[in-house]
Amino acid sequence: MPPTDAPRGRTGRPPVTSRADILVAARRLIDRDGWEKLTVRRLAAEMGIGATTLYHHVRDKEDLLLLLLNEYADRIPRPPAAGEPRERIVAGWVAIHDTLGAWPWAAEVLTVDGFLTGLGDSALVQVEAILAAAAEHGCSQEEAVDLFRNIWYFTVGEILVRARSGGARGADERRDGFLAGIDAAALPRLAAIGDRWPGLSARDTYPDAVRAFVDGLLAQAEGRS
Amino acid sequence: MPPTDAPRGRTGRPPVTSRADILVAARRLIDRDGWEKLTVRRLAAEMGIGATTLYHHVRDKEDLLLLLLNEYADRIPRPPAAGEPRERIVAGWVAIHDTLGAWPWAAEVLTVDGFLTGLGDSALVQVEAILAAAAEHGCSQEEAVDLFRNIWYFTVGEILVRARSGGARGADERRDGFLAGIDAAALPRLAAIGDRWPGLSARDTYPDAVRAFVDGLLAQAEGRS
DNA sequence: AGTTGTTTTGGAACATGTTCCGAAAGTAGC
DNA sequence: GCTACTTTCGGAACATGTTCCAAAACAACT
Repeated sequence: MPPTDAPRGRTGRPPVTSRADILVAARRLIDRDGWEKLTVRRLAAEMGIGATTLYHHVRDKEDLLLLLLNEYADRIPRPPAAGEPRERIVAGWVAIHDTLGAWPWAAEVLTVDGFLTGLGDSALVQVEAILAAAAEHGCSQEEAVDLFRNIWYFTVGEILVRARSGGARGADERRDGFLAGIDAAALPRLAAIGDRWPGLSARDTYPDAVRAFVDGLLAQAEGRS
Repeated sequence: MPPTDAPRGRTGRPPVTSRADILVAARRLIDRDGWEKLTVRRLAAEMGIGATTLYHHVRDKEDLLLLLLNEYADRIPRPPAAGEPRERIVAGWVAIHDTLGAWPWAAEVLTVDGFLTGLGDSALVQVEAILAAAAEHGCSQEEAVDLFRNIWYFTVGEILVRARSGGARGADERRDGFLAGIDAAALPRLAAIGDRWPGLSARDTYPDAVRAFVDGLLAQAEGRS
């Protein structure tokens, strides 16, 4: 792995590319051909270099996506420092959710090990804002971290599940008859819902849910003190 | 895809295996060598058949894992029908969470398209119990589905993120210095937490979090009516 | 027995991410 | 110019899930 900076009197074979070049090319490829086309070999071909050369500048593909995500993270609107803490928390999460949801490829890296430790400053600002708001509301450090973690889990799950819920082909491709095969005697509630389930599940209720979660967690924290 | 049942006067080349055989072999392979060793070729070799033959009995690997999951779902303790609805909801989710968390390979299929429609009856019983408890508490059908969906997202996210948080190697492999590189002036809360973050994140707070989420969602539903 | 039709099998092939390791392309010292 | 050292490059190779399609193995019918 070549050093990020460029020391003067260097020795050895000169690099043909850099991490920055790779990120630019990856971004261009995504914008032009779609993010599914971002493969290691295609990216290397786009740059006119060998595929394995990429691995001398980037740990692996997950790392590449994480670096891309950090660049995009600048687009998340800067969280306001004023206002009621509870509302700031909700607004911060909605902003994070909307931004992540807009990049389908983000779903690939949300669960990587040490995700938070791989974030850059512009992304950590969002974390900081939520932690600060929680503290301002009276949460202890521990409670603030728990609040962040739990809503992070929720957000990740929401994005991942929805990202894989195929839009065009419909959800009933795997096994048709979600309503047909149900035993109405043993499972009355599910049978009653029947084919309304896909429609109900397709609605976006994230903001309401986050508010409910925040309310519940803050109430729990208050009850403990 | 050969029919699941075995009609008598059949024609054509006789199958060398069946979906049931495959599931048995897969289970044996997982128990013996670990779930990471469950690959299509290895499973086929274990059964003494060609790798591609498997695809005539199972749609794909995700489908195979989903079928396995349905078999294991029988082990989730049957939810009690009595007791306070709120407590039944929490207990139901904790049971689901603990069961799924015990099978690392379950994480691979939690987000597949149409996950719920691929579940068998023994798994749907758990869903039914939660919906029934929510209704008993006064939720409308819509609110009950939302409650289930949202806590499902949370549960999926929790399991996925934790499943990939490498236990042995530690979380600081990707980029060490979670505390070192932080700008204490711009990110005071994060800097204050510093290296306490991994320890705080490692704690299992799922039951408390689910209770908080349930409380928040039920309160929101009551506020609407 | 031979032909026809039907169903299943499985080897070859493909695209993917990734690792290995020998070769290339520089600088430093002589 | 020559050698030694250092750093990067990139083709070959591997394991993975998956698709294609020609052949195999059976039943039914003549």
